[in-house]
Amino acid sequence: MGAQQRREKARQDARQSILDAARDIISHEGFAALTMRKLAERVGYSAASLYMHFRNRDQIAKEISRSGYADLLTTLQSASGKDPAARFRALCRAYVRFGLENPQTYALIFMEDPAYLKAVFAEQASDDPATLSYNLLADTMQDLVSPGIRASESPPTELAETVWAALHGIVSLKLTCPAFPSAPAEVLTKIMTDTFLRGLAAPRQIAEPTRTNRSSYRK
Amino acid sequence: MGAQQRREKARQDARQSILDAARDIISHEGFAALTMRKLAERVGYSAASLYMHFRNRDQIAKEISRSGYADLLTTLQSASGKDPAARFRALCRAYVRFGLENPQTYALIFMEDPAYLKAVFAEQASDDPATLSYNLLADTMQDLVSPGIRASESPPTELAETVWAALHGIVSLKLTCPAFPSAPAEVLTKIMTDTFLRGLAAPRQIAEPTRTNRSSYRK
DNA sequence: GTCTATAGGCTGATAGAC
DNA sequence: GTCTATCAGCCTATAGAC
Repeated sequence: MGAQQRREKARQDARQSILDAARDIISHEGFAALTMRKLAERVGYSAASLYMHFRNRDQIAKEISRSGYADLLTTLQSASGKDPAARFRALCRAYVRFGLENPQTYALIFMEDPAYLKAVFAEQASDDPATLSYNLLADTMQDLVSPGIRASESPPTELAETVWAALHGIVSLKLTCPAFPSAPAEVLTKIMTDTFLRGLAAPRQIAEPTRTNRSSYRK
Repeated sequence: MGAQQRREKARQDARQSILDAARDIISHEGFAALTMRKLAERVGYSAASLYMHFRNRDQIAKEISRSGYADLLTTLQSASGKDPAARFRALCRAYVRFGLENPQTYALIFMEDPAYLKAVFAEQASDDPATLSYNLLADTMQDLVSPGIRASESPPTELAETVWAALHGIVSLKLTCPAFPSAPAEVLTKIMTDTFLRGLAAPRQIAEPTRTNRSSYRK
């Protein structure tokens, strides 16, 4: 390893340790508690030195957002089921559990400045964790309504967005006000998924199940 | 009117003008923009004088929260329908519209410090606007499942909380990130209510529709 | 690259003159 | 009751020494 590479590695290590400390602060005390002073103290640098590694606080927040989204994707990918309905339930459960178990990360991604969410979505064309997470749900909705098992007059993309919004409502309401929905999040989630699944049941069977391109509803 | 009453009225007027200015700032620039200095400048006082009328900034925020909740109640009360299903749809539409038309007020009540929501709920026993708003929805859910038209294994209170959470998800997601759910809020709301209503349809008719006490699920 | 020191801003809240 | 002046604290970000 040449001197240049060694220097580059040291740089990356410093960067990583700053990000780790930032993630730690955010996940324990929330995004508002992430100040350059506190971050510097935690990582053993002076506040000024952080600016050698990141342009500003916002850039740090965006990197944390990105990794938070990657974590969400990992969680969602681990949710499986043998049929579309079971997959749907598993996905919803996994989403809500992720939000409740990583409240500060969830809040940073979905309840702070929309720029943090946008930064993740807009970056790449289609293989960023945000789009992949969404597609996981959208594909499941597509599977749910296409094989003639269930049907809806709404396109699967809109169904997916509606479900996402409902799940977000359960998580975010619980996070900002643990007292109000007195029922546990798991109960709300189960009612939501059960009722939704039954609501998607076709009044009449679909004659010819049409199969459209997958993962392409959202560009 | 005696001198004492005149003094009291002047005091109330000052209080009111401060609250009006605070509401104005919050609804145009958000809660974070409500600083004592800005508020004082807007209302024509010095910052120090505000503390003669309110203990601190938090007390002002709580009063604004309370009036915001009263506004929400008024909006929800204006939503009517000839049958429970129509009332349910109207309520959901009204809720979402209120959130989108009063974004900063909505954010203050439901997306800031839970203390602001709690302050409204906890104050009185049962005739505060928060409880009344909730009961409006809970009663409708009760009507929806009790007359044998629709049924669910879940108690109406839990159904109401689930619906509230889903509506909150639509509003809050739209407020923090207008871009993500690409479908308009109205579309998401319609899908939500339609699917939910169909999901509540009883697989089999209820033999004896039982009528329980109303507005008493939430104490 | 990392430091100290500091500029320059903001905040809520209070003491004391009038 | 209302003011001015100010305390005490926080913040991001930068200049310049080492």
